[in-house]
Amino acid sequence: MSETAVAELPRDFDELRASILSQRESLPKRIAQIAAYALDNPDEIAFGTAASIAVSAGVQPSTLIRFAQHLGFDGFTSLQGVFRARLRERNSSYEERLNTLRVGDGTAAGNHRILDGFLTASRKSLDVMSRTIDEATLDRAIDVLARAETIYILARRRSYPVASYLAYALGKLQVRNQLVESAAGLDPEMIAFATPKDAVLVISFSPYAPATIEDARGLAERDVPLVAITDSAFSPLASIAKLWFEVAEADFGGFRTLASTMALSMALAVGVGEARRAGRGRGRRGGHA
Amino acid sequence: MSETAVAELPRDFDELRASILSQRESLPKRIAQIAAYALDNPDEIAFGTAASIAVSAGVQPSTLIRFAQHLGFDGFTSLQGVFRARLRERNSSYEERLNTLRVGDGTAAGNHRILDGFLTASRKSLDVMSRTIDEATLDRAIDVLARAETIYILARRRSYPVASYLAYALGKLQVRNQLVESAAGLDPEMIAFATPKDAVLVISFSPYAPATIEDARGLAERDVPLVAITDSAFSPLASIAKLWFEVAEADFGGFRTLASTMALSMALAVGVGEARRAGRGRGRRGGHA
DNA sequence: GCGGGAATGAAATAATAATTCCATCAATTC
DNA sequence: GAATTGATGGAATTATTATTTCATTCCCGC
Repeated sequence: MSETAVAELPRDFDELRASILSQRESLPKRIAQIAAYALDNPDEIAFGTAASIAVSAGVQPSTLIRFAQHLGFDGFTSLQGVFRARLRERNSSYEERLNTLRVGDGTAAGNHRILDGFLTASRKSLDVMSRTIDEATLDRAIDVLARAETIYILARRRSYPVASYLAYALGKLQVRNQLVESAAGLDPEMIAFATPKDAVLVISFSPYAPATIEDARGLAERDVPLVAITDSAFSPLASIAKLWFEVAEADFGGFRTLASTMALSMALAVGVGEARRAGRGRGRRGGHA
Repeated sequence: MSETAVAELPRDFDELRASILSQRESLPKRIAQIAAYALDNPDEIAFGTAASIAVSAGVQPSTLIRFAQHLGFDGFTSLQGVFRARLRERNSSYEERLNTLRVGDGTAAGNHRILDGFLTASRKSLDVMSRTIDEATLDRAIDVLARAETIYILARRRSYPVASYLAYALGKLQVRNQLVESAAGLDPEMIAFATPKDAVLVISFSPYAPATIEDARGLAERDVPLVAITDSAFSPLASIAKLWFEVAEADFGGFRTLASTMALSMALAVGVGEARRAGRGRGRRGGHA
């Protein structure tokens, strides 16, 4: 009957912290020591081994296990799980939600669930972009595009809506641009005019439209600077482009959102607009650096 | 003398990614497979065990070790270290950024501020839609569209990207649809074919494109059911349409997002797809209720 | 079609890490 | 001030996990 165990075991990091803080007074010395260490160095707990943590916290490995058991876990490993979950949680809260929202089954509340699914997927995409966007790439991409005489926009199929919005936005901002879209036909002539003084903004996601890749390759060979938005480092665009963004869109019911791609595109457009305005003021427009 | 080792071992995640990408072509099949998996699921690599990762990547544990050695590490463990370091790094820099955002909000560097602005505006739009969407309208709209023989999609300028995505999605779902877009030209003939057995999905925001409104009005007069997505009760579409959604998109720097309009459109598309599938099973397709 | 060499899968083995056990120590109560 | 209870340190044990090895397959050049 030595089990004083505090009954409810913390399921996530916040509960765990609360649990520790509430018992703080009554904890034995060494346990309190490791408790303080854990709250101060959560990453250490998440990644370390019982032995390594014990050393840097100045206790014995067995104390770690006692600590875990005091909190209601059955061992160090499950305690560590909570610290690890905390690090990945930033994505996974959405995952859960999306899993409960499956498309196919119910007919009744079904439609609302579908909308919820897309809203959740969109939010997730936006969050991922907030976290992962590389500021330096963004700056350089805007710089490249701002120097271009004409921006060629290359996108087909699923990415095409983004391209058409880009064309609209750039037009509004009075940035010369050319949307290359038609499945067949005039594209070759269109892009034939592009020179190294122009730039291409190409958007393509797996499965990459072959025509887009071909066009992009052709342009790259003629030294037209390429800025790409794509979905993986293994995209053919990643190896061709001067600069590329990796965008991970969440999907729902087999359709990926375009939320973060859209946001990025708009930021590029407005960024270019601003750079142009600033540049023109200083008489730098069209310069070749 | 089996050590082909590629000399320099990557010290951080970026170097590692670069290294993988540069060798991408020459990697053996299974190694390439785990390489792609690693770049797509870095968190898995950081937390998992060799065995668990092997299972979810569909390879043998030994392949993981070979992969690590190909990259110059002496084993899986040290490779994993790089993935873990990245996670700590990213986590701390993410928190840092959140802090600086809260503290000096207007001050964030220019281009990044623009992107943040669009991301925030998009999130806001999604939140508003979550709260305000009327479920009954959604159900009825999907019902109307699902009964249509052909769905005509009407949108221009700023709304056009949404329309083009709808056309794409409906096409994928094998729902017959007709995108009406051209600024000049063939539209009159296109929509001349529409009958009350069809339906129109029209999207327009202030300032409403005159051509869209005219087309919509003409179709309504001929009793073609109209579903509209627009931005206010004062929109000319609100009085014409059989059903309409009010969508309030947040804006940044003079550009409105399309995030919630997109989400709604995708929900409509998928909802129609689902209804069709269910309806066809029960032989209800094309009925007129 | 036939070696030769790399790549792969599966299982054995080695290493590492978590957990348990026990002797000792400290504190509290009678 | 002895006895009891709980806490602690350290080492033994057990479990898990990485790594190695070896047999087999696949691919490429002849």
